[in-house]
Formats: sequence, C-alpha cells, structure tokens
Amino acid sequence: MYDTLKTLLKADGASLTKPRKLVFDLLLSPEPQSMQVLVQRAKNKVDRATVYRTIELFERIGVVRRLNSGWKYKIELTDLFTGHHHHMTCSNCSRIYDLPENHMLETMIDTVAAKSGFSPRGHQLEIHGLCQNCF
Amino acid sequence: MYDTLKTLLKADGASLTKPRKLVFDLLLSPEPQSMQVLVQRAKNKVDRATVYRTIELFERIGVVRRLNSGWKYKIELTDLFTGHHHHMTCSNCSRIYDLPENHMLETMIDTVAAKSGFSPRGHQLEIHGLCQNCF
DNA sequence: ATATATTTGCAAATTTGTCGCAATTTAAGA
DNA sequence: TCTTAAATTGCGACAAATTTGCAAATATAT
Repeated sequence: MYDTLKTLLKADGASLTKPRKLVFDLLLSPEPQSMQVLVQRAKNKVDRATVYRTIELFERIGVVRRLNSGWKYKIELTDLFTGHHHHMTCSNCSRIYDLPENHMLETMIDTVAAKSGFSPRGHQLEIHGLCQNCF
Repeated sequence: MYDTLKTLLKADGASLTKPRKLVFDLLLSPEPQSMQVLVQRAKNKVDRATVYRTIELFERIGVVRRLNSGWKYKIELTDLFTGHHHHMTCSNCSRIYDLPENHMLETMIDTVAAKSGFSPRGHQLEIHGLCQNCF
C-alpha cells in the first residue's frame, strides 16, 4: 500500500514524510471526506496548510481525486488504491457507497464519448437515490 | 421557460422577483458557470449575497445543480430546462461539451445501481479527455 | 391602498484556501 | 555516523469565497 504511494512520490522527487503518511492514513477511511473533516482530523498533528499542500500534491501525482458529492467537494484515494469504481449517494442518510465495477458500463461510457469525437481519458459517475436501508 | 421556473418557485412559497429573473437569465448561457463568473456578470445589478442566496434556493427547488468540473464547482440549469445530458470536459482547452442523450447508457446506469440494491433517482456523469480540436 | 410577509443590499463576520519565510526534517555523500 | 544541501513543515498573515444580521425596499393578498 505504502509502496505505491512512495513510488508515486519518488517519481515526483518527493518523499514520504510523517505528515504525508498521516494524511494518507486519514484517507484510508471508507468514505470520501471533505477538506474540513480532513483538517479537523489532522488537528494538533498536521497543520492546516500542510494538509492542503499534501492534498494538492497527492492530486497532482495521482494519489487522490476530488469529487462532487453534495455541496462541498470531497477527497478520496484514486483507483490505484481502491480499484475503479463509482459512487451512489443516499439522498436520505447521505452515506456514500461504492458501486462494484462493471465492465460493460465502462466500455459504453467510453464508446459514447468517442462517438462524439472526444478522446476520453477518464470519467466520474455519481448516482443519487435511496439506499437499501432508507428505501 | 419562465413558467416552469415560476411554478417551482410557487411550490416553495417564493416568487419570481427581478433579481431572481436576472440570475436565471445569466444561467441560460450555454456553458456551466462558476460562482465567480455569475457574481461578476451580475455586478451592479444584483448583489453578491443575493446571487448566492438565489443559487441556493434554485438548487433546493431543482432549478439548478452544481457540477465539479475541475477545481471549483460550476452551476447549470437542471434537466427540466436543458433536457437530460452529461458532460465532457476537455483537459486541454477546458471547454465543457454536452453529450447527446443515449438511452442505452441511461438504462444501464440505472440497472447497475439497482443491482446493488439502490433505488436510483438520478445521476451525473462527467467525462474528461481531449476534444476534437485539441486532439 | 394597506397590512403582512418576503426579499434585497450592504457591511461585517466566517470559512476556505494561499503564501512567505524561518525552523525542522530528509536524502545523499564523505 | 556526520555534514551539507534540498525539501518540507508550521505559523502567522493574506486573500478569496461564502454566510449572516438587519434595516430598507418590494411583492402578495385583502
């Protein structure tokens, strides 16, 4: 797990420091998290500015991505760490679930984009509705 | 066009005032817009705070939605006004294109969600890559 | 036209995200 | 291991984005 992280950092001439490791560990939590939460959870251990800088770095080298879930964006580890997946957000309890990978769906998305003359490089699908518990 | 807007506002006990109409008109522009741009374009006509309050209201009653295209979110009218569609953002010129509706894709997304025990109500797909011009 | 409820603009307060820089930590080589 | 140079962090100051309180203005219903 940390090997991949180290490799990505190395490739950018950066190193796995204690603060960066701590932020990375925070991201292992199941759900995507807002900056506010990350900064809060890092309190007294890593400075706010460092959390921001770390997330910015992580995003640039492909460790995390930001998504679009609700009012404020949230951060999660990229496919490299979690496997490619999409999200389902429950409109009631607002929990965020992962959708199991579906090859057909992936293919179709790329195909549809290509048909419009686009060269797709990636995508993000967010579904909202009711989860099993809240239905 | 304004009829739908008025209806949605009425249903919430609100009315179509001059400032709200102006903000709505700004949103008729083809591409999704950032708050910064909206506030800028409303300058000297509608106050910043009112733009924010209007967008918040519009989102709550289903007139607009926010997308995360890149670092900052953008606002666009909902499907009610534009028809259902998805987006392709060019990583190079960062223009945002609409993807023509594809029924198969829509169905598959709903099916995949349902298979996981979710009751999908809507979704949002953002594709990034290179547009025809930038390829 | 009047009374009531809603909405707006303005200014101030919060929150969020950035930046410069001195102090600290890390990496590499002797 | 010790030394040095480069990278990184914390901190405080900024800057930008978003929210809030409230008096004045506007809209709605009689």
